[in-house]
Amino acid sequence: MDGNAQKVIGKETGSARPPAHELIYRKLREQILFGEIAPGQPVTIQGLTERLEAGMTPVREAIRRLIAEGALDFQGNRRVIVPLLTAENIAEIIYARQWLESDLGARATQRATPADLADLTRLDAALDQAISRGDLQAYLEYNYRFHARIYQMADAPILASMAEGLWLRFGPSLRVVCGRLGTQNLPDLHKDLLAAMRAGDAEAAARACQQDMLQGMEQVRGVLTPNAVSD
Amino acid sequence: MDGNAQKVIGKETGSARPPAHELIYRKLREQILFGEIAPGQPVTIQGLTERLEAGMTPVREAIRRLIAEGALDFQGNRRVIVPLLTAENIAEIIYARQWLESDLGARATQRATPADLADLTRLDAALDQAISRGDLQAYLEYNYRFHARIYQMADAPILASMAEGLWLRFGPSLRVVCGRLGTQNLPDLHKDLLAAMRAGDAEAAARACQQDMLQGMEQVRGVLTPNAVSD
DNA sequence: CAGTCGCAAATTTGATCATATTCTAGGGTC
DNA sequence: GACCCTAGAATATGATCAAATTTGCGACTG
Repeated sequence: MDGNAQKVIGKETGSARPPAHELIYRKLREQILFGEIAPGQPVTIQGLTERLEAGMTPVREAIRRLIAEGALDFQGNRRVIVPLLTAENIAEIIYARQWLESDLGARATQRATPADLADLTRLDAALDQAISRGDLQAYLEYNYRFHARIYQMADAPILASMAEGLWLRFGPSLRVVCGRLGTQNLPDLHKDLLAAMRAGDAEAAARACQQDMLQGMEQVRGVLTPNAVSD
Repeated sequence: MDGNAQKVIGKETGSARPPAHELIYRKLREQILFGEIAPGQPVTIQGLTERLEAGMTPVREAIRRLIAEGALDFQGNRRVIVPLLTAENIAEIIYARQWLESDLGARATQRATPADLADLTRLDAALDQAISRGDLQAYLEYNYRFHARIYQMADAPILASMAEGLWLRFGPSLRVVCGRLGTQNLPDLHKDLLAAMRAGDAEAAARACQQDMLQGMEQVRGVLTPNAVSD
């Protein structure tokens, strides 16, 4: 297991070659996560093969994987769409994220290295810039990467995968919400969170994570809840 | 666009024939869940194609799906195994199941119909019989089906999928633990849970779910934790 | 006479298989 | 002990089959 003193590399064409289905998965995942594919929109295999210029098998595997993660929904007879969130779904996600985010935030704080904090600070600065220039796409991306970095720091693979799975579920709707509300009144409790992390206060970090999550999810709930549906 | 009011089904010959990859998935999932495939054991595609007498593509899709759910582990270089739980993994699962099981148990209690309670009572009786006759395989199966039925009653698809995903992670190890400890001193708090459900006491049901889960997971932790490792 | 409903053909899409290619691993040789 | 060679397994492609949705045509009804 540890005998990687020297690895024989005959050809240095590229020592790290991710498989095709992995690349397709990542690309499709990002397109779902950042709202390039809208909720309710059907996802077809043959459409993806032409769109991503890939073979059929890797596309199938990527779709199957995303269905298992909840990012796509298998509509009974062979039809696959990006799921639409109901009010009940949102309540479930909020409940789950309350526990997940607070624990992951606390664990990340306890394990944070200076390099971790520097990364988070950099991501948060990029996020602020995206907000100030009204770049929705960049905002969504940096916001996700900020939180994903925290999950990575927490060193809890199972909890992290659960949290990332939830992101895949509400990501598309988040795009819809932000597209409707604009980027002006986006809550940014990341400053509090970063301060708590720098101070090593795990409890305060957990509270900040929870509050940040709650504010975001309440906005989603407000827009998607059928109180005043127009179309 | 929205004219899908009723769906005309001409023939009910097979009502709904599940695709092959779905069948393979279910079969492989059960084999993992009930410990027919031990943790650490490699899972090969070609081995599955012969073992389950299926094509290569459906097997690939089923494996990919189970990897996404955490039931299988992709070992970097094309190797797939049933994952071994570490002590940290177990701690994460316990934390997640504490709030998942209690909430699902409470929701199930609030929504329980007489038919639901009859099903649970029947499953619990079958479970008792399996214990008394020392049938490990049947115990694992009925225990899972008992809890899965509760998840179904809770009417919370996202939380339920998270809970089922955790079952896939500790299922194989549960088999190992029970195989080593026997079925004598298995905790059975299902009676308390059923009583609380019949009384409509959601809070008591939540506590019972949590306690039942904790006792089971502590046994897993006790056996798998490397305090006194023999082999 | 026009509009609508229903049946059926056609197209689109998903599922499966056989096969070629590539990469990893293990054993043999220098 | 290190390097190469072979074998086996996984990855990826394209073709083919089956199913479902859509659409177009015709008949019936108001």
